[in-house]
Amino acid sequence: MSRSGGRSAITIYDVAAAAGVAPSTVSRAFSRPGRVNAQTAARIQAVAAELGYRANPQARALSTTRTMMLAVVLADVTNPAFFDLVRGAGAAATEAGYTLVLAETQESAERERDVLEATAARVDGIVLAGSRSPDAAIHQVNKVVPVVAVNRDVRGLPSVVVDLEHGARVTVEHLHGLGHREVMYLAGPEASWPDGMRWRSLRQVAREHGMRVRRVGPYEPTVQGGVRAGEQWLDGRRRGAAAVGYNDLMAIGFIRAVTRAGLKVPDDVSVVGFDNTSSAELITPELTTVAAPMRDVGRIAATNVIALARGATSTRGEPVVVPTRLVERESTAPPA
Amino acid sequence: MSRSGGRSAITIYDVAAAAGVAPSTVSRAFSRPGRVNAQTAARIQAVAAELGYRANPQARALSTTRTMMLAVVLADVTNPAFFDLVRGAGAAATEAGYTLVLAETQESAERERDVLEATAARVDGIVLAGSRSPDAAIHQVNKVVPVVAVNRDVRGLPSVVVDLEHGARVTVEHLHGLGHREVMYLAGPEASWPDGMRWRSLRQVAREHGMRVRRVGPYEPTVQGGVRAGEQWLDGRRRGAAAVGYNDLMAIGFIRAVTRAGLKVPDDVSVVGFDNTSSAELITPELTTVAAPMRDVGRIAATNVIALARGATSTRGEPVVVPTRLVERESTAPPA
DNA sequence: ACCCTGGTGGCAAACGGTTGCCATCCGGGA
DNA sequence: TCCCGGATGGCAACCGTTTGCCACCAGGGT
Repeated sequence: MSRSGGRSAITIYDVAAAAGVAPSTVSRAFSRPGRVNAQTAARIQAVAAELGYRANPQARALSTTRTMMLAVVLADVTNPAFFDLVRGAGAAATEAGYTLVLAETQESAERERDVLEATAARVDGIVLAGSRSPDAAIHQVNKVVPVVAVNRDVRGLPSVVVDLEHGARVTVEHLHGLGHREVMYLAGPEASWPDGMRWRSLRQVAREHGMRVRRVGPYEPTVQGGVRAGEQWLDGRRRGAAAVGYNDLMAIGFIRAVTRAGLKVPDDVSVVGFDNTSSAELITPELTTVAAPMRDVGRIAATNVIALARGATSTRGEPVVVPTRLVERESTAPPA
Repeated sequence: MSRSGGRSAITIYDVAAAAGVAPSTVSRAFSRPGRVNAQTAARIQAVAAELGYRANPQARALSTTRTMMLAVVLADVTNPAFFDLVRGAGAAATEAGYTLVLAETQESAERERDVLEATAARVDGIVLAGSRSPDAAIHQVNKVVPVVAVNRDVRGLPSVVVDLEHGARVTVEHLHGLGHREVMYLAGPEASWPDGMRWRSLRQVAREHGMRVRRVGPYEPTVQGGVRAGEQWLDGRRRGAAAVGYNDLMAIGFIRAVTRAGLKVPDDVSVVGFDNTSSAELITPELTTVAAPMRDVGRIAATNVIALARGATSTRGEPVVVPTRLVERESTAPPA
């Protein structure tokens, strides 16, 4: 309640007094341009600037019920796959006058619950990426504040997803074209929507081409997880296989593990990633991977959530699907 | 003002009515345990739970002047050097009951100003990492909300910095020990405090050992920037040099560029990075780099800013200095 | 029997904006 | 001359919590 630590705060009342007008006029001078006489407004602006007035966002939020903040909640801030998503969402938010905040759930459903709990009432909308929560929990949050899901199809919620089917198709066809007849999927987190999606598409397309598919895992969707996948694969390995990772991180870890064991990629085993993160072309061999325009995903998701925050009724047709493409690099080759 | 979109909100008034008590009692039942009779409190809790009551953070903030949010403002969320910083700060924040939000300035002083502007009034404290702003601007922000600087010594502000001098020392001594007599510094952003610090220390220690030092740049502190540094170095190169990057990203870019040009690292040129990011051991050759306990940095910074937010008077002695060490990997070797 | 005290609960005034409604002023048209 | 309406500014209620202060009650000490 008290002006602690000398960190005072100028209010519209101070400005009003200094400018010789009523507080409401000061308020309108800022939030309702045109509603007050141009000269009066100018004088108020001048006085406010001189006093260093800054509107108190909490007070404003209290009476308008909008905080002008947007949250991007994601599983793991260190996962490069999310970088462009964040950038895209940030651009859209800034453009619309919203402040974007990031919160991470550390790949844990429990932390996700806490984070959403702590965030929901503080923002006007949430872009939820890489969720590990059940649909019901997400709907619960959506009752408090609009949610747009990324890479996850939640019934009744708008969402934007990358075209995993197509990603799986080009991956399989690429490997098939190289002569592979067996593909192994390195599975990510079980609660992950794209994991199930990826696996089903992979299996489907592989069958169409008469290829055998296996699935190993689940593993953590990190380099460490990929290393574990690789180590496990090294026991009971079969030559000439091709591995498809849940994401780039896992693919990279897999490569590390098998390389360390003396095998060669792609000569002994082909590896395909997913996400086309910046590390994909840093490593040796450079990683063949599926790319998606995550910046667009972020932009679209943020734009949609802003529309909802502004009162649009959830149009909710189908999820927005953005295209994927295969980036062929060095980690794939014909089987030995 | 209106309950838009059916997203209603239960208030303490609703709870009070349902429980047959006054709103103030409901408030106290939550924020002042012990101040109200245990049985009454229990009844209120029950009613509140049943109604699904959630306190409105804006209203609470308005009357307490605390938002219970902390911001970590950093130059670039995609820079792995910040990952552990964020994790450490997050842990400390959560532990103290604060919600942590992340905001990025995209390495731009202008964006940094906007971000700080938008953030300052919404949080109880700011951990400012990789700032590009002048001291005066930071002090300005500090008038609104406590700021703790990371890797930057701002007069009059608490800060936590990694021991760059020691990092420079071990780097130079390592190279000197390998037989190098010349070191080239790949400079990062000019407005970056650690850049100047690193360079001065490097020069100082190199002189002590009778080594020649050069500085090239500045470049962007990214892989791209490193690539540019490498390309530029390739013209007018001298053999046997050793390059020290502003950070790992630049070092990695440098290696890429010279490798692409047919040179060998470390045979033709030794390279040392800074930060020991996760990519450092992913690339080939694995990168020799200086490591700092960034998680501790984040934890300490957040803890300090929380103390200040709670009213501690800035004790402000010297900056907190955390140790650094050299991680020797494959990118350094005796000169050809 | 009386006063004091500790334990509880309620009243009402903040916190700093926004906004519906009303009063006033002014120029113009009839 | 009178009336009307647009432009402008002020009043006061409201957003949902917190909290200082007071009222009330029961029980214990004297």
